[in-house]
Amino acid sequence: MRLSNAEWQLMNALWAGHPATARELADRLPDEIDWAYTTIKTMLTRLEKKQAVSAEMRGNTSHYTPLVARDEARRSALRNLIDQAFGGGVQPLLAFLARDDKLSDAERQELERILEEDARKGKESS
Amino acid sequence: MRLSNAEWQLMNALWAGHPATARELADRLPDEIDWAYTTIKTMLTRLEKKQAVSAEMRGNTSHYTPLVARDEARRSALRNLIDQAFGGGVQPLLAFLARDDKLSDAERQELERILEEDARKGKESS
DNA sequence: GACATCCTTCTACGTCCGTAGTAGTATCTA
DNA sequence: TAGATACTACTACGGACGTAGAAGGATGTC
Repeated sequence: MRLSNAEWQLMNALWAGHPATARELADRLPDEIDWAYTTIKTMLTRLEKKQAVSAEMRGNTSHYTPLVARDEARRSALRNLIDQAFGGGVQPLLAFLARDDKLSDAERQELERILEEDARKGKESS
Repeated sequence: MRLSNAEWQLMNALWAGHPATARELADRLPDEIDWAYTTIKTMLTRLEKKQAVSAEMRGNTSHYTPLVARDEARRSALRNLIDQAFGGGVQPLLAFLARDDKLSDAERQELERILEEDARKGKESS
């Protein structure tokens, strides 16, 4: 399940609340995005064909629901990036992240916290 | 600078050693990839137009050199992913990574080590 | 009932991508 | 010197993507 750039925008809007109509999604998209209504419909139709969303007709209006979970989509996008750009290993990505000065102190601390917590949980459940 | 999936493969081969000729790159690509020589040339030409690589003719053979650094490409791919799939913040990605059971203990420890080291360096240099 | 709205489906068109063939030219080799 | 080999430039073609208009049916409103 591969989502294009534009499709991510739309899916993000849909994950934010569903089922939703095309018009609702249009309203919910970030301000910078100003697609024609029919553009959105076209993309939804394509997403339906891809089985990324399902449509249910009520009256004469389609209501859309995601068929892929956000985490699912995230996972596969991340996997793709890792395979492509980081030699397939999580670790090179982590190293890059940590080394890249983009991490603020707060983020670093947050990450350490998450890791710690996660490690504890892992130990308990195994 | 946006690299497509196939272009990543080729750039990875090029970053592994350059300048390199099209034939060298062909040999260097992973085994699963078995593109016609002309396919590789086509892609290199497109990459040249995009200014991702430069070509220098020696004799009648072009020698290619990357114009974008690997880290640069990684950074922008990661940025794109983060914007698209993780709401623009590094932290949601980190949280996802940490929560996703894909991290082995070793990776987690490695990450903690990197973070620590990085934090120390950051303190010194600021 | 006639017009404005809103929704749907169908069609379109330029660009990028994956993939590669063809033709022309240069070079090696028997 | 003729054929094999290697390289280049040009062209192609189907599919995905970004974007959207046109036409037609349903519904609200005066």
